[in-house]
Amino acid sequence: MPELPEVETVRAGLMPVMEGRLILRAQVNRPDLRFSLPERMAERLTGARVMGLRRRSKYILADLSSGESLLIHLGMSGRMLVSGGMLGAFHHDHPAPQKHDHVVLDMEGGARVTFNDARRFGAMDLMQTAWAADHKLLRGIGPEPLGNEFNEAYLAGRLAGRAMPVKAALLDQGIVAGLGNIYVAEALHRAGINPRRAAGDMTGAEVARLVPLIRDILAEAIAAGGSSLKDYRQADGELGYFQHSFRAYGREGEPCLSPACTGHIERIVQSGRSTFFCPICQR
DNA sequence: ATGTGTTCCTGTCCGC
DNA sequence: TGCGGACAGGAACACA
Repeated sequence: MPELPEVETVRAGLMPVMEGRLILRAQVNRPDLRFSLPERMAERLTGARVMGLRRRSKYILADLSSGESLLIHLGMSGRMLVSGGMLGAFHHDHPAPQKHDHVVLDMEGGARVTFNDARRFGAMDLMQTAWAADHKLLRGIGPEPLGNEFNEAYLAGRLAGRAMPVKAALLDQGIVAGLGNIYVAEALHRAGINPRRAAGDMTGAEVARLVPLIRDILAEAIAAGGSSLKDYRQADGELGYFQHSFRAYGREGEPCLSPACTGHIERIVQSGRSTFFCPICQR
């Protein structure tokens, strides 16, 4: 699934076709996503103007003129596809509907935004904008990793005393928002930290290394338009290219790319998910 | 409280 | 070419 950089890339791709525009028509083809879509969602969206598009962690929030906000989560396989309207200098037609097109928004200006999600782990909800931060899915989420609140002192405090592997701690959205399996692997690799280490055993120096590396990797990935794996594409259908910068994720058996390291990337399973790391330079 | 395992669902890939 | 199993970017939930 899309992690923070991919979600940010999607948000940026939706901005020019959604922000400031009316939703002329909303259509729900399939309401049973991760949970059932809210009552009368299509009617509540139709005729509303998108006043702003925000991102919080891996969620996109569209603030509407109706006083409500549309929450969008892409799960593992969700995509927001943009067609029609003026994209760049060219007019694009709408492609034929696809099998997993669950929600379709026709925007003022001629663009169509289609939420497509084969696995249906994604979600949408509507809430009063004023209470968005208190939404069940948002209220327990930790600080944004690119914001000032996420710093060495904060992270050290949250990891202290925790027996769980540092990999699991960084995946915990309550500790830090937006990291997923890819970017945790990349951050720990660059920091030279073994993902199996207990979170509470991190030294001050290690936490101090980790924080700026997490920021760097996310910023680089956003600049690259995210990573394109099986399902994920940018809103305009273009591919992000950060996957070419992976040093650990998905590289089982391949040489470690750390300077002067002679190791090879290994794959293990931690709490049911793949972990990629170099046993030589990640201690 | 904390940590781990299971589950939701569909698609793809790999080995036989 | 078909078939079965493993695996996939998330995260809520049930349980020890």
